[in-house]
Amino acid sequence: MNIMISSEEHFKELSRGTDEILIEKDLKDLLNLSRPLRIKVGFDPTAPDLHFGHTVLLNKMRQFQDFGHDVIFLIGDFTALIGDPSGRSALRPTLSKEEVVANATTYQDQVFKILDREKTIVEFNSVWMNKFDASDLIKLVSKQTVARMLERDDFSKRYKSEKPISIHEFIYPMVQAYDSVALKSDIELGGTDQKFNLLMGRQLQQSFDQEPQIIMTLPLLEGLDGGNKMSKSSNNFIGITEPPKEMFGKIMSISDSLMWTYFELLSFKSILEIDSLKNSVESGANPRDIKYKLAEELVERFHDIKSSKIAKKEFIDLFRKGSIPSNIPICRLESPSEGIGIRHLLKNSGLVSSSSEAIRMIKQGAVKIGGENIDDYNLIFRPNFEGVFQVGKRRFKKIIIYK
RNA sequence: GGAGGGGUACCCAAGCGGUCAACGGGGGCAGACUGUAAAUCUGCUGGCUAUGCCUUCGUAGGUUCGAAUCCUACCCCCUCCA
Repeated sequence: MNIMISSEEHFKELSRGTDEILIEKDLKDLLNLSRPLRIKVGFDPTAPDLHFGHTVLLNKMRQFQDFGHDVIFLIGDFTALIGDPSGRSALRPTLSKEEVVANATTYQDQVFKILDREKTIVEFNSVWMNKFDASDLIKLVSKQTVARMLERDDFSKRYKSEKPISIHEFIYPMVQAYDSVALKSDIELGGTDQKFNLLMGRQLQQSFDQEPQIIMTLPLLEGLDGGNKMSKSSNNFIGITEPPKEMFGKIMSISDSLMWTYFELLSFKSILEIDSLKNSVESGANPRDIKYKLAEELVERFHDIKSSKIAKKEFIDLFRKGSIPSNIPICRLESPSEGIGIRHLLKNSGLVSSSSEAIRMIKQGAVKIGGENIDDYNLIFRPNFEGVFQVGKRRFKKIIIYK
């Protein structure tokens, strides 16, 4: 426990960047107890690749750890068999046991890039849920009503738009809520889309004569497209294990307005620093240069300072000076001596997904060889040809043709 | 169990016998403009051994010179009544 800090300061730091805290006063009271609190955060082992969106939550967990609290990383391996319908407008396919186990392992490897491994309590909700028999489950779900369930935004939307809602989906929030009972959690963290589930935990704890947990919601990080929340399925994410170059490029591609959100939710810079960056842009600084700072900080965090510098340099070379990147993947293609057509060449090298697409790209002037635009989609390349092919702005491949 | 509505490309959504590889919107991709941003404008957005051929409108059959469009059976979804 960090005893050097007043509980008021303590509260202020913890509430930074949160969307909502229910109930603030109760949290202050809890912090006054000066005992380590039990912080529950549940994760679905469905997406083994963590992305920046997850780190908003992980950073907050880390902060709790640094204040000496007990952070419980709960893997919802049982609930994953149901599939969380949160925020979805469609039923989610369920996962097999094997998939869940494999995903959970990968997950843990990644979260400790942020969390303190020593201080993290890892739990699996199958531990208690597998002991449930049918009558336990019925008792559990009897504590909630259909009407209440249908208040949940995604359920009500689906209901209104005549989309199916399976009964087992109602069980998900119930089990998640029961996890709070099983863990006797003091606080549960989650994204804003989890509010309903988190509240249900409070309610269920009360019916089990426990003190209801505080709930703390954190904003959902918008994805690269600037509209939807960052998620693997929308393909608008930056993975924390992505190579420095990719990561840097992706960060640079976010819009100027989104950049400030990223600063607030992902950067460890103080609010004051961020404000001064904002001021500098308002007084004429190129937002691009400020975005560099964001990209540098984040690449450094998930890789190291050296990779971050290199990534930046390559970025500048590639896009400002228009040169081609280093480390272009090399692709060797076999060809008969009469040669290979460009459509096949592009398709087989993976630069495009079909020969029809190859034709489209060529027609649109998106294909370059060694920097030269080409417009003939009947070009033939013979063995021993070697060249750098580019499709669009970012797809490069050095292709070597052999016989 | 009964009645009605519906399943069209990545998503939404037209089409209801031929000119449909399928209107329109969204998304995505590409080009222009830029700061690889945003906004805007333009084009593309099934596949292939490619001026032609093949597959696609829930599934399987059928009628027809010809079906996403008509018929039959089946599967799935939704609503209302029970």
